[in-house]
Amino acid sequence: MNLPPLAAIRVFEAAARHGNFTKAAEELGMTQAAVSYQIKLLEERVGSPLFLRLPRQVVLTEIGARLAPATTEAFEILRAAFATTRESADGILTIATIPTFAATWLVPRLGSFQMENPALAVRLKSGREMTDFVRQEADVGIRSGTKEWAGLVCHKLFQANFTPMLSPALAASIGGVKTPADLLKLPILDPSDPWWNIWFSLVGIEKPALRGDLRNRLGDQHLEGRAVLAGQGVGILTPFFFQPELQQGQLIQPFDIVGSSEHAYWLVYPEARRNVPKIRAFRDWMLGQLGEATA
Amino acid sequence: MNLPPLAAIRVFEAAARHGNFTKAAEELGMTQAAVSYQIKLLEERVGSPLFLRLPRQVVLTEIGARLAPATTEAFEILRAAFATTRESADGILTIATIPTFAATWLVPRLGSFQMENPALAVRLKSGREMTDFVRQEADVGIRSGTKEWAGLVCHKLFQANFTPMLSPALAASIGGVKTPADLLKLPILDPSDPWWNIWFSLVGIEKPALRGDLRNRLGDQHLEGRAVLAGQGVGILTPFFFQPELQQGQLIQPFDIVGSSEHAYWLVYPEARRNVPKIRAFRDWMLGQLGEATA
DNA sequence: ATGATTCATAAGTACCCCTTATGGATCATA
DNA sequence: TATGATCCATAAGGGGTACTTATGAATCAT
Repeated sequence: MNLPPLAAIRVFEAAARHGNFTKAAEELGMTQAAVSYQIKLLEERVGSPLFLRLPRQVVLTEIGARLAPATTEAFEILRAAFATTRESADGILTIATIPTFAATWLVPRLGSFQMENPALAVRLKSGREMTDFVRQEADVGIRSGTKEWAGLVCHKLFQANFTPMLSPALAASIGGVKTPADLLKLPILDPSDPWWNIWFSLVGIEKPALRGDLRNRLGDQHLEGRAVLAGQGVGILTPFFFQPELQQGQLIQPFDIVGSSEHAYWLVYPEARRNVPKIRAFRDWMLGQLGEATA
Repeated sequence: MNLPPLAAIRVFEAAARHGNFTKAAEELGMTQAAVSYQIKLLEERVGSPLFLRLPRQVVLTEIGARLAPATTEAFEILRAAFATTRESADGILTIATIPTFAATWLVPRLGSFQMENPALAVRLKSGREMTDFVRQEADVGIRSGTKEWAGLVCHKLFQANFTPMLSPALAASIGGVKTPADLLKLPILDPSDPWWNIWFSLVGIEKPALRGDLRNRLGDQHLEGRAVLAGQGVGILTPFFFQPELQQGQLIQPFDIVGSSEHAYWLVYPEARRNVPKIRAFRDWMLGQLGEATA
């Protein structure tokens, strides 16, 4: 069963509702001639007249009258579906983010975003894989990398610096950390991390003898940070992620020297959607937050 | 609230149902590229992706999944509506006919048509006004006129002949009708009918002195025929309409001479619908009936 | 490694659909 | 009765959408 042309059905629906071709044309934003044309088309397809042409008015035929309510109902369903879709699509912001960033920076600040955008619901998808906007449902992504990506708008959030950190208790256990070499007395969380060699090289120590279990690979800087906070060892972390803990003294950054990786963290989203309101709102909020923090 | 392009919605519905652009394209009779194009169009209109493009398959996104059932439902409604419409339109034959023809010829024979076309229901609309297929709901019309009409297929049914008729009792009341002049002794139903002058002229009598009340204008040959049958007077009638009564002797046609009007009775229907099955069926049956009657 | 399958994209074209313009018919008003 | 307003039908013509074709990329199977 093939439906008649949908454009014709739509015109018929409006014309039946108004009982007037001219008014239907106005509603649909087209000319009266176009309505007349489409109705005629539909009548030929259906095989019988749908309207009786009375002087200065049109009236549904029996068949037209039977058809009209069904078409109206169908279009109501479509209108409702697409209306709520638009709302829900506009009302839910899905952020695909690196777990560390989510836990240390984003989640604590989401309250502020919600305050500014009470109509927006936020959904987080944190995962290690790089956000692929074609294969995953996400509005914006937070990822790390060395350069920008084609097809995406990329806002550089911060550089992935790193420096050793430890808990005050652990530092006290050896009478405080005065020189980089002091760190070698303490257990190192994840000694396999290449950042260690880079950092020690910066302070003049090549091939440091790191104490610690090579199997300690928590795999995620956020988890490593929790271990450091618990005093389980020294970690090499990105200061940006642990600003509150550093300020409150729960964590110590013994040296100002930071290593600089070529990686940076980025906020990204498809170029085609750069003007979607919820995406603009999130971008503006996020860049604002970073601006305040650095200012 | 403006709906996205309906063509795109239709494609989306099929694609969602199949979960496969290629299959949807087959169902819709178009190429896979066209499906891809329409889905992309719809996604841009909606403002968010509707499918996730996974390797060798597509999967509905959350928004797509919410949209899909509604679209399917809407199209089901439309499909059902137009399917039953087609059936019902095909199943009811509406005949707009002159009352006389309906009463004297058509109705007595409709049983035969029903036997041949058990699936067709017949609806009669008898009225004096000429059938206007634009302003009235009718599939075929029976009308009288002098020539064919533009835009309509016209089958000439018979010429509107006329000749005096009366009941046997009335004829006996004056010892039988032997010559046309005998008729002048009897009351004439509707002496104002112009057919009288024409007929008497044919038999050599100019300006006949007709007895009868000028106000007797029944207006319809069928009603006049009933009055003649009741013996109320002489009528000038079309033999075609009263064949059964003539054969059974309820009515007498005293003279073979018939007047011939330029009017004829026609079966007509819009040219554009000449091949609609129910119309073909009726035309074939009707012409067949007339052929038998004259043969 | 090769072919099959699936979707995306670019280019080009056909034709549908709409607009413009006009006419016919009816109704209202002077 | 004439004149204007309203409403729909129709013809002509152009623009643009929505196809098709062709090709590419990615994945999966053999």
